Amino acid sequence: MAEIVSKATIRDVARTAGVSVGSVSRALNGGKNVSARVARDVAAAAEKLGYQPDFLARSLRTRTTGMVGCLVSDVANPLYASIVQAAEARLRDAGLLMVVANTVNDPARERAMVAAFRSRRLDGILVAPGSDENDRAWCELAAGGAPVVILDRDVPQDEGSPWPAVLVDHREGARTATRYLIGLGHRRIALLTPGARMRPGRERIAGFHAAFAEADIDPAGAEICLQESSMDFAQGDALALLQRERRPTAIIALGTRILAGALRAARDLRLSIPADLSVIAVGDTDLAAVHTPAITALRWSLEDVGRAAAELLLQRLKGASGEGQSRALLPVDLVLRESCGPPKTT
Amino acid sequence: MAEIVSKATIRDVARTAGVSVGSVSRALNGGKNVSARVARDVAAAAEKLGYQPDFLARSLRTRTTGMVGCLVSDVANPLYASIVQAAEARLRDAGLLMVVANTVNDPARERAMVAAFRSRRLDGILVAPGSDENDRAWCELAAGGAPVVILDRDVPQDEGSPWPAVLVDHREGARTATRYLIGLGHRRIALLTPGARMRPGRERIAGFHAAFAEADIDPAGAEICLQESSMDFAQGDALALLQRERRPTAIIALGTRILAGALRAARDLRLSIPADLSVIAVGDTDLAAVHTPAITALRWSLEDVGRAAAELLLQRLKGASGEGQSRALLPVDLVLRESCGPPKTT
DNA sequence: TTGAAAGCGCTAACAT
DNA sequence: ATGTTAGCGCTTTCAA
Repeated sequence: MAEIVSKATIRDVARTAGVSVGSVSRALNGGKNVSARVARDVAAAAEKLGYQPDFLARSLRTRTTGMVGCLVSDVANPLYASIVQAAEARLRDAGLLMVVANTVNDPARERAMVAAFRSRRLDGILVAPGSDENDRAWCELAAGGAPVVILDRDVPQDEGSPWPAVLVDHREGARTATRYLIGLGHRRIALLTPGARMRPGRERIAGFHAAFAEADIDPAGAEICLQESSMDFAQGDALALLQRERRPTAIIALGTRILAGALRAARDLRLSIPADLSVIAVGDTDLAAVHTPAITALRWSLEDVGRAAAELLLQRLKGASGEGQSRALLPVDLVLRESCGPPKTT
Repeated sequence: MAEIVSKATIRDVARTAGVSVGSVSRALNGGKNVSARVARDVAAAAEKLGYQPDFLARSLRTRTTGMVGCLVSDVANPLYASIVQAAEARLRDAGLLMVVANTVNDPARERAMVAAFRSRRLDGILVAPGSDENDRAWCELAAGGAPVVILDRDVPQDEGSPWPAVLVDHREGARTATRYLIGLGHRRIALLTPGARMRPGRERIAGFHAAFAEADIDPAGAEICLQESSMDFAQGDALALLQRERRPTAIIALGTRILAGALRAARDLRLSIPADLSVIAVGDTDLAAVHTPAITALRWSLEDVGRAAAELLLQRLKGASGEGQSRALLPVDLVLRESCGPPKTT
């Protein structure tokens, strides 16, 4: 029987329990100022009618929706997926639903989604802006609205009080990796990363240079290949790089796509890893861990990023909008595997 | 200046435009029965006040939220992430937001989330139940509620009218892969897949057996290793499998985790691919494509799954709840690469 | 075509 | 401790 499930309202419950709607509301929510008898009767009536409160109506009154928005360029990107997943887990534990939207790095879409979130009155927003320049625009949009937590991006200091953010210490990570390669004897090292438009890229480049500087080494061999987007880095680019006369003896490559391009290029050129070429992955993906030989990688916990971001947001939602820890800086570790060795003595 | 952005209501717009709220509503929504003058004045007033309608209030009246829920075991699983991403893209184009939730294969959580979706009055649900047995339970929950589209799962035929679903032809895919290996001369083939609790696993097993049957070959060598979950398949399991006396000469392995375990085991045992062991990946992940040697893989379009599911749901939401194409069956292709060859003649 | 008014289901302030 | 009531901001009859 496809019987239409009766959408029992709070009034039905009140009638069945023989009390007023106010009492039902109190009994079901606060539990404050409710006699045992009423509590029992209301619970029984609600159970009997299969009553489920209507969040919409409640939201209209309380001005809170119990939903937070999450805005990233692409949830299918492994570097975001785990963040989203971890954040959702923490938020759900707090009874909140998560709305996700992909911006595909389109600033217009980004603003449109923030506006949509606002219109839907979402309680808060987790966002990784597609470019740091776009911040100003959507910051205005978000201002006066729900609390915002930034995911691993730099944002303009808003009058000395920075937005809450969860940051990853890419600079220190890149420095550690570079230092390690220099220690092995490498002098011509290539850093393959998406452009410096966003914080992670900028920080990595800074760390990369810092390692050269602190070793007092001529940074002429510090090769930085910027990619507009990780999607653009084809095998061909890596091939060209590795076929240069004085080719890099080591490569630091981001993520899955770029790393994949580099590894394929090395294979095509019959460069043995690590004998002919040392490789460090930025981001510890399945690919890095399973490749033969296994790729030494910079690792940070995506779960921690998501969890910390959710935590920061929850804190803000709990009313502690003033103080409390407002930024988190997460560490990056170098996971040593089999893809690095001293450069070939020529 | 952190000036509080005035939350202009429809009444403010009405006052500013010098018309009634009803007229504003009509002017902004239907456009029906609205004089040019009123339309102009209302538009001007709305613009001036930066009016943004409150979806919550509207939802309370119209009983539609403009949001759909998406329920999968884990958005961070590459096999789901792209589905979610593609579905979100299609839904957003239709002006809908997507709420995601991870069930982590917990039936209780699954039911709880469906209830939450219902309570929130989401317009529709995209769901990949964690187990086919659980269907009944949440089907009841969902009944009388919003339209549901199933993602690659079998569901009990509800009185002859099946739930709308997007299915992938895993059976034919597995059969093609197995047939290919048999054609190369393999007789002892292992299929590594999560258990038969869900449709994909069941279908693959059926296709696997079908290939043996149609070749009229003793299926004694058809080894099926069921895993509770892809998470559980450690390298150790694969090692044990490959160290048996009459070990399989070919392996068909699912996804990233299981495939990774198999590849590592092969590496540890110094088994060369494809000389000593042929490997086929189920699901064309980055790992399969970039591995050396590149892994022959069964591929289906995750984007198509997500897009088709969204399309099916939109169709239902547009009121065509009665007829129309209610199920889609998507093809699986075998992408030939370098990981398969004839078995070693012993 | 337009305005007035009645709710959607709930919470919270107020009165008892 | 409990009942009554006034909205939250919007859509949508129903009159005019």
